[in-house]
Order: sequence, then C-alpha cells, then structure tokens
Amino acid sequence: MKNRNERLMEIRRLIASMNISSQEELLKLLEKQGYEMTQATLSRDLKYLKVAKMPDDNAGYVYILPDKEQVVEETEFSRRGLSGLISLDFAQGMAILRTLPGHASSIAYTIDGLDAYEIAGTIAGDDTILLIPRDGVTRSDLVNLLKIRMPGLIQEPSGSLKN
Amino acid sequence: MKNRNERLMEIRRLIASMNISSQEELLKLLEKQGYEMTQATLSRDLKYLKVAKMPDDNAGYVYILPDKEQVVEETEFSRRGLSGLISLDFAQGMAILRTLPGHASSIAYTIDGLDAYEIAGTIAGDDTILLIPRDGVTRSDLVNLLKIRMPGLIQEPSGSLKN
DNA sequence: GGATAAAATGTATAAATTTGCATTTCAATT
DNA sequence: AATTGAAATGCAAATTTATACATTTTATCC
Repeated sequence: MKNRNERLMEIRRLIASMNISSQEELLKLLEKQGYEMTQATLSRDLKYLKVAKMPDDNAGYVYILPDKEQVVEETEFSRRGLSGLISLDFAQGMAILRTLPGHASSIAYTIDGLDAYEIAGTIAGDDTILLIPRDGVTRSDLVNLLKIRMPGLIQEPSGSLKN
Repeated sequence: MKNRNERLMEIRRLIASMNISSQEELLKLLEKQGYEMTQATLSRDLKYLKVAKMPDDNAGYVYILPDKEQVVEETEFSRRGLSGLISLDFAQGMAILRTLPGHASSIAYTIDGLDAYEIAGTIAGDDTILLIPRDGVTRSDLVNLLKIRMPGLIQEPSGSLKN
C-alpha cells in the first residue's frame, strides 16, 4: 500500500482548496495529480475521511472537510455558566425574553449564533430581548428550539422533558 | 397543505434529534407527522436548509444541520459591497434587516432620515434592525422604497436578498 | 520464500439524490 | 373577483453515490 495515505491527503487538500461538487469531478482532479482509481474507491475514501457534501450558497453542492462541529455551540454556551434569563413570554407574534440587567445582548448574541431557521432576528436592549420568529413558527417551536440548541437556557419547572 | 415553514422546521427538528441516513427514511418520519410530500421536494428542502450528509462514526451516513460558520458568509459580505446590509427579511409583519456587526444603528439612522411614510419606526441593535412598517404597507412597498430612496443599499442578483 | 489473513480495489449494479419540465398553489395587485 | 408572476411541488429521468462480491495487493506469520 504505497499510495493510499498520500492519496487521502491529496483528497483533503483538494477539497480544502476548491469547490468540488461531485466525485467524478474530484476523480478527474486526482487523475491529473497522477492518482489512478475508480469512483468506488473514492467513495470509500470520502467515507473514511468523513467528508460531507453540503448545499452551497450559490447553487449546487460542495464537499466539506469534517472540522470541529456543531456541538461546539452548545458546549460553549454551557461553559459560560449562563444564563441570566429570567422569563420567556409571547406577545404579538413575538417572543420577549427578560434577562438580568446587562445580560440581554450577550444572550441575544448567542441566540443569533445558532443561526436558527425559526428565528428571523433578535434585538436586544439592556435586560430585554425581542425575538422575531419567522411566520408560522409557534411558541412551542421556539421553546423546543431553545431547549434543543441551548440546553440549560430554559429550566423546566420539574418533570417533563421530551425530545 | 400544511405550512412549508412548519415542515422545514420539523425537518430540522428530526435531524437534530435523531440519526437519519436517507431521504426515504426522513420521508417516512415526516409522513408519520402528517406531512405528505415526495422525495424530490424533500431533496429541495434539505438543499434549502443546507443540510449536509456526512459519514457517521459507526458506519453509514447521517444528515447534519449546518453549523454556523461557513466561510461562505465572508464571501457573501464581499459580494454585498460597502453597505453593511446582509439580508432583508420579513416576519410578523415587520422587516428584519441583518447587518455587519456594529452597522445596524448607522444604517437605521439613515433609514430614519428618509422620513418615509411607509416606515413607522426602526429599532437597531448591534447587527439587526427591526423596521416597523405602517399598517397596510406591503413587503414590496418597503423593498421599493428602499431601492428608490437608498440606491445601493439593496443589490439584487435577481431576488436573492432573502435568508 | 510460501502460506495465510487482512486490507484495498475494481466491476457491476443497486440505491440514493438531484433536476428539467409541466402543473399547481400562493400572494400581490388591480 | 380576476389577473399575473413567483414559488412550490410532483413526476420521471438523469446523475451521483454506495455497496455486494470477486480479485488483487499488502502485511504477518513461520
């Protein structure tokens, strides 16, 4: 086995350095680098490397390397000791979050960082956050979202917790 | 037809809460929740949501939600020029403008300066502006207003100033 | 070196995903 | 209500990706 590791490296390098949207395409690039192989092997290589294929902003799809992942958000948040959130309320189709004085913008910042589909935007004052949900998003959608993506932010009275 | 937004959120919720490895599988889960659709539509939904499919640790593949920092964002920025406006969105009858960090209040200030009838008021945070239209003002009224009165603020590569 | 097991690969095909096109639904405007 | 343009969807076909199975290569013993 003289080429495999080298080849795997090259695959990573190519994916890191350019937008590639199919295995065939990548295969051709590898050929140019002198690697002879079939698409089947490439498929296995990508699986081995945990390369994911994700929709691109422009249109189409690109391969991405598996760097640190989304769990980081939660970890970071939990690491903050949190939370400063006092209450969560709904009115006029929007959510109003009350926080300890001065805590609003940091919490809003973290919520923004979720990049959650459900949330159209947030505006923070000193101790209040106005959270504008997308149309169609219900109160419990939001609560679920916050529970899932920001564990610890919302404390259940005691008892039930699904999901 | 149940709401598309609702469906998109359910998809996110499902992907967040369990390991799903094919669209067919996800499709069945959605059916159980009462969503009727074809796999083609699901494919488009996943693309819209930027859900990626990545090799799993065990074996097989799982869908993962897009984590926040995709380098793409920076590309977006540069493409949008100097204005600092990132996106214009509508929810709950209001417009939510996302801006570069720190740019919100200056842009809001400029918008306020228009003294436009259509705009009842604005509130700016750090990177988000909440724009409250007067009753009866439509989405496209606002877009038109901004295009006319603030040329350059909104650039349209054909209507893609959405999320 | 030869025997043997494990790993890697190719071939052919199955499985999964994306997409062009036609149709329907939705939303804004008159 | 009627009109119109855009968005969403289904269908069917094309494209892309994964994998079962057979074969070859590599590594590991003796």
